[in-house]
Amino acid sequence: MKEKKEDRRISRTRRLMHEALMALIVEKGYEAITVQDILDRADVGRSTFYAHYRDKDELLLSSFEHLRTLFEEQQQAILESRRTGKAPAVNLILELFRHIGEHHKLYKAIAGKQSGEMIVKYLHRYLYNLLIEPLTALIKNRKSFSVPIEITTHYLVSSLLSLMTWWLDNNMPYSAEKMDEIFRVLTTPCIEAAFGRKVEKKGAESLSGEPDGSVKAFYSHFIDIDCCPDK
Amino acid sequence: MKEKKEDRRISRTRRLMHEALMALIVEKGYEAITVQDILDRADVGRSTFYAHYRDKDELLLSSFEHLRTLFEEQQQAILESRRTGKAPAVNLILELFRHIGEHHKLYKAIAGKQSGEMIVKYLHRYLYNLLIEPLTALIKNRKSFSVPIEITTHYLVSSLLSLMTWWLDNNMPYSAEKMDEIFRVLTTPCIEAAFGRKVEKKGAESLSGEPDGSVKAFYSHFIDIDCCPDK
DNA sequence: TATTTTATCGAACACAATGTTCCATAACGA
DNA sequence: TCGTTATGGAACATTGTGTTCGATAAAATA
Repeated sequence: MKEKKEDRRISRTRRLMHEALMALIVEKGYEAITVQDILDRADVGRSTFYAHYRDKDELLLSSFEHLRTLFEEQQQAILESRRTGKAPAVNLILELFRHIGEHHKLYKAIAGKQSGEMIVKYLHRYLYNLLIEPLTALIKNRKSFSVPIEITTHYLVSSLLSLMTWWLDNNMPYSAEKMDEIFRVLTTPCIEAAFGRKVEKKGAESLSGEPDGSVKAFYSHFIDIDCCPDK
Repeated sequence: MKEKKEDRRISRTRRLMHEALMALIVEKGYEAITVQDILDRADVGRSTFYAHYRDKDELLLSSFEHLRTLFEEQQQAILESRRTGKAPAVNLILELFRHIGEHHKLYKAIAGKQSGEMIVKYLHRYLYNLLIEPLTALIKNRKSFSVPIEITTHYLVSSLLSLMTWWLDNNMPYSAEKMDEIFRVLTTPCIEAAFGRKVEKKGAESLSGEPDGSVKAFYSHFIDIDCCPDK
């Protein structure tokens, strides 16, 4: 399972090209960038670029996957420390907002208005696969669901992404915690509406009274989701 | 205010180019189309194309705006007949799904790829401006709102668009009426959650009991929205 | 109908960007 | 040190874009 040592030149070239791409996206937007721009900025030869990536898109995708790996490793570490120590429960959505906030310059370049739809679609698939399983498990405790599970999941992911892009495009006027709360407020009652009520009745407090009760109950389903179960 | 008579040749050329673009989008997708393709299909000269449109995008946008005009005229007619006659209330969301369903071939081609991104952004702005006013009016009857109005509107529009693209991408497995209902089920409780409760209490039935009661009450705010108030 | 106006055609053109090929060279790992 | 290989750089074919211009055909107008 050990990674082979990579030739210094390869990692150096890749790093230079990634850095060049990110800087250029911030400067002039992804669409306006030409391969030549990247070559000039990174100071690498034309043939070298095509030896590594088929085109501009593949370079961007590769940059993004690096971020994803970073996030997954962080989450794995947190989950690990939760199992052994006494760390608090992991809130995947909050961690996502935090992660994006930490790398907001890159994400703004990657997922904001300036970049293509490509990455957002990638993220959509990623989050969809992340949520479809726990959500499917969730409906098993429900009496009835009026909206098909695929639509609800698609809907939830789109909602999350729309909040994320809004957050980035508007220069993050709220904290990650606040955005997490907003997401919770906006989506939790939808899950309730889409999936029906719980089979086991826990009392009236989850159906009426302060909304916090039911909100928390529903939101707890987003807690401790393993973001990379295949590892 | 009368429109000047347009040279027959102009309208003919434009019509040919629009038809060619639409046919080509259905065939091979917008991204893959070159200006030359359009010229060949429409059988017009290269210089003629650039005499009318700056580029491919402008032609697509012009085509799309034709669809929008069609929709708005339909809606105006319906609203008119509602004022004079005894037509039922107008449901904007439902009408939107119907309109898209009617032109699903075009919308599906348009909403899938990167070109779709341009149109989807256009649609987003359009719907945002359509909804921001009635939603702002709505919160005036509310005691408190925990989520800023801009976020909620952005969220709602994204939700609607995500349902629309899902519908198209999955070959419209449900009727427009069903999609309208799904949208209602998914979003109505969110508005409630985001905007807080009504100032005037209408009784307990809006807070507990069958969800249909409050859902209907909230959803009624989407009824009879004039989609083109500037006319 | 005769005249004027103008939209179109078609070819040629400059230009920008892509992606490939080849080979000498420099940097790398062992 | 030595074999390996990533890189540099230039040349090249290719594709698509957007412009120009004069001849022509088709429209509007008188």
